[in-house]
Amino acid sequence: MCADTPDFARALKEAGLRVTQQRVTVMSVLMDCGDHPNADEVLARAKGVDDSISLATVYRTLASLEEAGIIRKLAIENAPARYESTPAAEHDHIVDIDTGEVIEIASDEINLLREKIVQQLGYDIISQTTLIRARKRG
Amino acid sequence: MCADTPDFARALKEAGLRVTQQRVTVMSVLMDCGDHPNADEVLARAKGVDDSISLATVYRTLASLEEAGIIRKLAIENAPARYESTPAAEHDHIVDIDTGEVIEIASDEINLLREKIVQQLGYDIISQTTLIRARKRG
DNA sequence: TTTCGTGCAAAAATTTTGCACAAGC
DNA sequence: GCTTGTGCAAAATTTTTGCACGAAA
Repeated sequence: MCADTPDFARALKEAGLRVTQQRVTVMSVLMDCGDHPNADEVLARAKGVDDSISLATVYRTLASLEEAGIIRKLAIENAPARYESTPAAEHDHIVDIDTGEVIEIASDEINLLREKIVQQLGYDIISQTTLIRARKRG
Repeated sequence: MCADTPDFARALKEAGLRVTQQRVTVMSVLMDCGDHPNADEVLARAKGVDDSISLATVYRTLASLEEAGIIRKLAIENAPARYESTPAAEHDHIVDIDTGEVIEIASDEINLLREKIVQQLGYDIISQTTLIRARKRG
């Protein structure tokens, strides 16, 4: 599911970004196929790899990677933004309102439907995010 | 499209909230069927009705009304949260990335589809929001 | 009259930025 | 060597909170 030999340096170069240790570190944290960390959590994990990295750099790196389309930012109600590596297949997110856990769900059909509607309105989709706040049954 | 004789006091009582001038003012601003103002904008409009209202009260009122399900909060990337009166029919939002304008689109089919998927995962939907960042074509 | 809401100002939380230095190309 | 990125600390932005007073029930 994860790329087994991820070449972060190459991805950065292709995006026209300078290859720095900090950017590679942040990428490795986010590409590590797990959850959807916020900036603080990215910093904490990055510090595990490179203790000298700063929060300012994390924010700047997240912004650059987002702009390059390498990662995605999820705006969440009443909580700091979370980040994920840009998924190959589009998906939506369930936020468990009790645990805060974020679960991904596939949404191919949904997105096709939506794309059609948006196109009809004369818009081109740049990005889209669905957040479903939900509670586990029973 | 808008309720023609909105009884904000009644809605507040039914939600178990005390009826204050400030809450009625904020409700009237948000029920006024227009766009999706952020807290600052709500304050500015509310001041048109009652100049003494404060930003702190606006935030507290927005939080109460949201908790009561009367209004909804939209978390937006790289921008302050926006608010809307809870819609009768669920809809998604397009954010025009050039103008910041927010456009509503119907999403009944989409939501049915999504609800089915979420149910299958053992969750009940509390609320859902879709934000589509898009750019006007041509 | 008792409880709850409000305004103000101060604080918290998250994110951004100026500047001097370090690192990439 | 020139350009860009980084760390630090300070600032900007958005949102929350303590407290004394005022309004609602």
